[in-house]
Amino acid sequence: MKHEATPETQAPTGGGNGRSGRAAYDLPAVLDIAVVAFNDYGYDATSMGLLAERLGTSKSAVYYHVSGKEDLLRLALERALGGLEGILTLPGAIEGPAEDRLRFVLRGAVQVLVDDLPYVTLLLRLRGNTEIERNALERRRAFDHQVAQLVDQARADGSLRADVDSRTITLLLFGMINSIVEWYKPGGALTPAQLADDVISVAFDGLHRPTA
Amino acid sequence: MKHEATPETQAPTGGGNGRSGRAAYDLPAVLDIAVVAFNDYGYDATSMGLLAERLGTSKSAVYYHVSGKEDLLRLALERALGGLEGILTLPGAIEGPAEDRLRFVLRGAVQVLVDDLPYVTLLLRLRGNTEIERNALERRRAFDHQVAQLVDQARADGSLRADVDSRTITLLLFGMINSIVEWYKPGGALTPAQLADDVISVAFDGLHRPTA
DNA sequence: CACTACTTACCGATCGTTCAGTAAAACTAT
DNA sequence: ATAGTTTTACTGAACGATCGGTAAGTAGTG
Repeated sequence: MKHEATPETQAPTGGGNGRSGRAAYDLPAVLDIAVVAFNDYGYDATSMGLLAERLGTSKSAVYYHVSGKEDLLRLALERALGGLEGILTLPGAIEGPAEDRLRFVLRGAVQVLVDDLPYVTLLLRLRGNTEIERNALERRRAFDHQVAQLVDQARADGSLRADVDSRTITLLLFGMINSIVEWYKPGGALTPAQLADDVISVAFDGLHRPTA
Repeated sequence: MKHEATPETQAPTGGGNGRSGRAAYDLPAVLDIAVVAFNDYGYDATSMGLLAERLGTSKSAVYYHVSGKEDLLRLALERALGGLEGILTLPGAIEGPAEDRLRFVLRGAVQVLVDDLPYVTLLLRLRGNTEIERNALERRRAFDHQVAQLVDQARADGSLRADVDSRTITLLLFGMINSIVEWYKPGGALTPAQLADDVISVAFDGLHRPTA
């Protein structure tokens, strides 16, 4: 029989602990390691043995904290999606002119993307092989759709250009923003706030000089 | 329960072929099937058995035409990289003002991307697990670097805005263009030429109305 | 006959996962 | 305080499945 009782989130003991009896790591710790590894090698190419190795323990020890490989994926995707979906519930995304709300959501997306970089990276690289992945892709599409509606409203207000298809604009916009996970390295000269400013600026005003 | 295999494949030899003894497919045919499958499931998650199934034959039969799984990857990446690198050798990429050359290269990139969609898609999703992948990533970085230099020159000419870091601009630009492989479906209402126009237009002029 | 294009059968390696056993910490009763 | 019990966190070995790849044999063709 399998214990469905998930062990309480016990903080890993800070000091040196004995060989056994007390946790050297917990589920969140495993998750952090797993997400990084999934991004490094891809989900399928990452073995549970590698995760155990990176945690400095055995494969079966990992299974004491985690119910399986897919469960790690599910938890990671939940965190990424929760962060993104949370943006749309904030006042800045609900009140005010459509263009302002669009700017707010895009800025928020960049923020979440940077804050939970490895988690969102994992989400953006899904292929939809399993039911879990397809479910996450569905939620991601729903988020994209909400932003697409903001684009439509801003266009209807006359804030945005109408000579390019609305769907194309939205997809290119997301392509630009989502690509951040492929190259942004936190801790560098480019701060998250500055990055968000740059993204908004380039997206709305383009590459040309501001005063053409 | 698996996905439907495509039983009938085009015979490369013009002569009539029997049930056996004559070629039912050749290396390019296997490559086409393989690249699509690699994109569907990811390279690691795609088994040689699945490729055989989609070709309507056995695993060993595939190995008669192909030296191995990695070889398929290598050939596919060669095609994608060759197409992209070819753009930079054309006159439009060498002669004229920097901004015009940048526009030419970006338009060409969109064209190659659409023409060899599955091949470029595969390239853009690499993780660098093996030596072959790392080699391809290196060549892709070299291409990106050449385009980045065009951006720098256009900035120096005063054609492009200088208030956003040059590297950031280049990466966001590629993010936008490369994202096309994730959503563009050939044969739809949006033609490759129109797509290229839209990309160039959005990239240079932004989301705002042309006459702000 | 030789050659091409396969076939069936199989190999060793690796995968995710499970299981029985165990040492130490935590809890309980005395 | 101490003995006994339970719980926690693990170890090491093994499981069945699947992987990429191979060996050997063979039907059809020139």
